[in-house]
Amino acid sequence: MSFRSHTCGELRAQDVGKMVVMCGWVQRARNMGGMTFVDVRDRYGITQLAFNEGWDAALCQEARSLGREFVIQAHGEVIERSSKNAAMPTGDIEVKVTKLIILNQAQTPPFTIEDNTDGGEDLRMRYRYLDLRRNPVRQNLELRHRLAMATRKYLDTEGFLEVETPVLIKSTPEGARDFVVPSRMHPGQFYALPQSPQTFKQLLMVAGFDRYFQIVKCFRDEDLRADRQPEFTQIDCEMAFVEQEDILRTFEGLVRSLFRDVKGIELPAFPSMTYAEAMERYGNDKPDVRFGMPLCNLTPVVKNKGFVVFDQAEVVLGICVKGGGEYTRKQLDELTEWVKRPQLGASGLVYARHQSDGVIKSSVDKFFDQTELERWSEAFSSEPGDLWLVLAGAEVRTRKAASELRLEMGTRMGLRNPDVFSCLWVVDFPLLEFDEEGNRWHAMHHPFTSPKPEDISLLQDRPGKVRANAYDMVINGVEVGGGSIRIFDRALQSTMFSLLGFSEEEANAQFGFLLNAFEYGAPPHGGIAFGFDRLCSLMGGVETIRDFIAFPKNNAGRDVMIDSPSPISPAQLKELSIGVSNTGI
RNA sequence: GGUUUGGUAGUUCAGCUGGUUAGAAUACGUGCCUGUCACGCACGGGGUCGCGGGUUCGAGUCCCGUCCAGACCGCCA
Repeated sequence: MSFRSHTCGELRAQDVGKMVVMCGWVQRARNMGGMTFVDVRDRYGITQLAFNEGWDAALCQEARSLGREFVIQAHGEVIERSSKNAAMPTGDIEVKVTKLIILNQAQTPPFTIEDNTDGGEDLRMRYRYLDLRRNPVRQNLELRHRLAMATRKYLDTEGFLEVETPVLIKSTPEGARDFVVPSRMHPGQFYALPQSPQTFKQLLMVAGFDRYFQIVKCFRDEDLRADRQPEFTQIDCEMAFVEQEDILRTFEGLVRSLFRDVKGIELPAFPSMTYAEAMERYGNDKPDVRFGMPLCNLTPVVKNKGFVVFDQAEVVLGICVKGGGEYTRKQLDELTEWVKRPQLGASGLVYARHQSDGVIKSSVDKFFDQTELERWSEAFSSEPGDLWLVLAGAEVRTRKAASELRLEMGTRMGLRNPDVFSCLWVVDFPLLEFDEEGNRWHAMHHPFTSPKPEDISLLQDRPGKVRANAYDMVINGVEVGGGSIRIFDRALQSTMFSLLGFSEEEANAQFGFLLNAFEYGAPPHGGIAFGFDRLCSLMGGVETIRDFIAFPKNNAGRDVMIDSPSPISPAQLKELSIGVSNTGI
């Protein structure tokens, strides 16, 4: 008989009579006096083992000694239960144990290994190997696996080659901070870990690999969030001899096939929205379009009516919450506090209820009579029973606050169902954005992104007006992927670098290899990268990507299980020619 | 770098405007129980109230500092 004949999830009524060997962890032992039941668990499920004093008193006694999470092997016969449990798949049967081997004992775990654990975040991370025994976490990793497999299947079918690119590369000043790795053999010199394989995949295009992908770890030394880890995984892709439309079609196809294969969902075609439209309607370049509630620009309607807050504001934006008219004064006061939080920084919230009798009651009745409010109503396309929320102030901040308020109201009104997936492309991003602090232009996507051909003439005089051949895929307000058509012309790439403030020497020092490659027959190319962890969490209906990473870092970038990062020995430092000046102690 | 919430039994939490011996649930241990499956019943052990300082007759509770954790802002080409 093999070490294990069946998993804990597979035995059914038709297996009655079989001699089996089960292995797994003790979920729970129920001692009934004359008999004992033990639930044994593995990654496939739970099966009940039965012990009875009438069958074997010593064995029944032994079963009582089993603690939670003991690892056991049980030999026995599958029998039909006299009292079945319809709630579990294996509930019709149990194993009448004839031989019990404790393969390993276990300390009592610090939290319960159950679907709804009593463990807190920190504790679960410290004992991640126990947390991973829980169904929800394991199922998340299973989803991740299936998505990775489906991704490879689709891209392989489409003729993409998976090519590995180096992890020890060169630090560049653009973009996020690099993680750096000291070189023992080259004192004072450092590798950097890639923020993405961007330049390598472009070189693969020059090399003629025409369709490349890689499911690859990327690294960014920036502060973390629920949806940001210092090391994360991308589905990184690049294609040659394509235009933007080809890429959108190909990768819309990828995402549609992932939803079809893994979730059984047939998605409709993805609409496109320009960046300008997204900002105008939603105040955001990654709009959640599961619900409407667009931002309404009230500026022309409300200006110069004697209300100083509006008169002094750069912009007045409102949202109309359908059916929100029931909101109480208390709720509105609370909402006002919410928008005044320092993170949003709105100075206040104007609101109005469109009552069922058609009368509009606003918090600014003193300044706006019914006739004026009727004009708002028209702008909002409001109906009786709606609630209006209005923010005023400086353009950028107000748009951002209005966008956050819209999402919050969407959540409160139950319009953001995690089982509904609304996908869209956001296109025509600006090529550059001005960095006030550094007093210079930044590439909005990255410096290799090509401007739209019709906008190239604006590059020198009005760089802020230049649109890029760049696109993001947005699902339910989450930016799951982004990419661009790249520059493949050496002269244009040089122009870009100079616009970004690189001297020719700096550009050559940093990216000379790429500029050189462009002189040896670079094909037109473009690509996209998907945040794989984010895609997993989105499809799993969970906000935080940590739940989809086997061993994640906490929000300070620490791995609390292995306790890293950590100091290294003076001997190691010496070998690396590194002196540590300020340890923060 | 900043805002904010929290830190009390192994765990999750309660503990009011400062006032007897700091509680509950669960987990754990012991005993009883032959059809449980979140078994049940009885009993029991379990606490440097994160750490340091201060105010006070008296601090889990108030103040200051600090550490840890969560969420967020900045940041994330």
